[in-house]
Amino acid sequence: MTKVSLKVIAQELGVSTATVSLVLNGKNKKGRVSSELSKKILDKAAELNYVPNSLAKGLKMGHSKSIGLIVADISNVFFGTLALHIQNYAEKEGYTVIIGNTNEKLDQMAKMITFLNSRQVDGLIITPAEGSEPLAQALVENKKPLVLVDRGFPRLDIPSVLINNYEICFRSTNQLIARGIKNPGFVSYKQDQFHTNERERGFVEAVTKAKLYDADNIKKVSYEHLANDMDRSINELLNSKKKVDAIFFATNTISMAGVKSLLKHNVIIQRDIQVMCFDESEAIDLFPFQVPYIKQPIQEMAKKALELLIAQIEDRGEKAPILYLDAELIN
Amino acid sequence: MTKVSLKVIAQELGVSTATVSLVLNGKNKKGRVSSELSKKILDKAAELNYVPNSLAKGLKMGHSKSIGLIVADISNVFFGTLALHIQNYAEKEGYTVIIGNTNEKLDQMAKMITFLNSRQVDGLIITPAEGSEPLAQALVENKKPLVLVDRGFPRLDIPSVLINNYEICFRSTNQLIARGIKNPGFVSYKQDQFHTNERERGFVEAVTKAKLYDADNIKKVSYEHLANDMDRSINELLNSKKKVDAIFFATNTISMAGVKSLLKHNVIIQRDIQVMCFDESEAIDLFPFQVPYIKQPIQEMAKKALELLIAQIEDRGEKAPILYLDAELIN
DNA sequence: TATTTTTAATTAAACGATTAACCTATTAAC
DNA sequence: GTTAATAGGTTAATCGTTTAATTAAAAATA
Repeated sequence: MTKVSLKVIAQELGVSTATVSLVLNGKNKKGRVSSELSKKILDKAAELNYVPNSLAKGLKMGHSKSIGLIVADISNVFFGTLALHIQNYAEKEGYTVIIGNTNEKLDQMAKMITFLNSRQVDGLIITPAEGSEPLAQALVENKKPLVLVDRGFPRLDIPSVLINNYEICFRSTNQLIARGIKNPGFVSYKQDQFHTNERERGFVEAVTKAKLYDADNIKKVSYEHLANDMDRSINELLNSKKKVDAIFFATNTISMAGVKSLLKHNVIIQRDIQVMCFDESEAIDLFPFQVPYIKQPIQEMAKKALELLIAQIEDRGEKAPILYLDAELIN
Repeated sequence: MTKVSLKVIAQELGVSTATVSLVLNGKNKKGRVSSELSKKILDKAAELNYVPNSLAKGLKMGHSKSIGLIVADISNVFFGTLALHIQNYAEKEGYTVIIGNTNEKLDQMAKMITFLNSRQVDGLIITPAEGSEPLAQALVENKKPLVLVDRGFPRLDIPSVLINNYEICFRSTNQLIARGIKNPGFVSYKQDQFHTNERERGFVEAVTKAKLYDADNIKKVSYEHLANDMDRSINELLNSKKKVDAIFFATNTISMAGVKSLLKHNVIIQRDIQVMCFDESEAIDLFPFQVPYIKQPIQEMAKKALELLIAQIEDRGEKAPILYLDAELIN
């Protein structure tokens, strides 16, 4: 089965490739190609099962109709879901999505950007790794369409789709407080990223206002040694002079590791310790008790991110904004 | 910032693009390009931050160095993990992975294949949807490198990476029996796919051998109405004249839905009902009791699938086999 | 010295698709 | 009857790379 190109169709019909191209792209308007010939070309293309070569098309047209999506880890259900929705919307717009993982590593992110650029993606949607401002900045300077999701660099004024991290964490902490807890703890990643910083700020401001702030109750864990660090943190929170009675987990992976560790410590969740989790999860769903969690509007985030990106790619003039979508507290 | 192509480098240095290409591809061996000029070219390429255009390269070379991965649903953690590992291995081999979802729909799968073909992927790794034998067959006839994972069509003799579904389910069922259960149930998808059929066969043969077979204890649920169908099935299994004392769930999604439904019915798992699940999951991990589950060697599957695919892509020699990897029963 | 070999580059075609510019009959307009 | 407009195509350049074929000078060999 030889490759079927425009040329093959043209030769079989004894016409030029230009004519075939015109017809197959629907540009055979007024005074271009006769309707008989059009039909013959269409039929022949169908008969030979012609599939356009998008490498050639992309090369000629100067765009690949593909976008790069760089996430931390595609096996994480949050990013998997984000990817699914982005792909669905992208397909509707005629774009392919190429996914890359950073594993939260700066050099991996740099590699992925170069890689995707070599594949001529028309734009990028990225959940940036810690310390990647310069990479993002360089992209912007090179006029590469870019949208940040989940995390942003507000100082840099890059089009982004984020959530109201501060606000929702402030409110969620207040709910814990309203329920009477006296000594809440907070566990987050040992990293300097805007979104987790904002979550922490929401927590801190709420507990400070309620005069429940205790710096020792804020624990940091590393991404690479999550389980170990979590066990240590939980141990400290449970065994300090003033035992905590609630813990706020700042991300979905932290939430899972945290709950797992609490169970390992024979804690009865929601009786001994109240918890607040980030993102929904099958696991939380299965608990015999209600666990409040913060639900991000993933599908909406996917949609908006793609909209902002395509607006840049197809250059609709106006500058894309930084969007803050509302997360929801679910009980 | 103008696009940096070979031509730009060539012009800046006053040489031909051929020379630049040769050097940048490391083909400047004996009697090709002088080492001084080589160095100048390399330096200039670095200075201008040259990134090759892989559309042009792919067009010229006749391969895109990319592969298509078509899974049922990238937001499912099983497929997400598979994708992650495939991407990691692919990157090492210099291949990009483009992921598509079928949502278990035949027409979606067909669309994805056409789509990926237009992007000139060099090969495909697919978890085929129900009834997609003809699609797979067509691919093989068109000499498109193809590897099936997770599910296969053994009659069609297509290179595949599967697991020993029959055997592991036979053994796992026997373990349940050895623990004294008397009336086991089985829940699977309402579909005719080799892998789930094999799982069912393993279960059925084991219970038949132990004279515990009861056709009414085998329930089928649909992919689209999983939660509802599951509730109905669990209800039937719990309320039949002879109540079941164990349930074998045939896939990971079914396992989660099944456990969820059991909890909803106020069943105490492992006391009232023994369960057997497919695939590990964060949720199962969090139970206060041990739930046995069948663990698939996902990373190994990813590795083998890529090996089989690349073997086909890069060497038209020996035929790739159908591999059956061993799943493991974890208690 | 004449010839061959080696070194170091260039030329030009090709991959498949797009499209501005061009060409040639007809037909319409004045 | 001359000019203009329209219909229905074709030509040829181009996108960025690769590479076989070629060239030309320098070095080695006879």
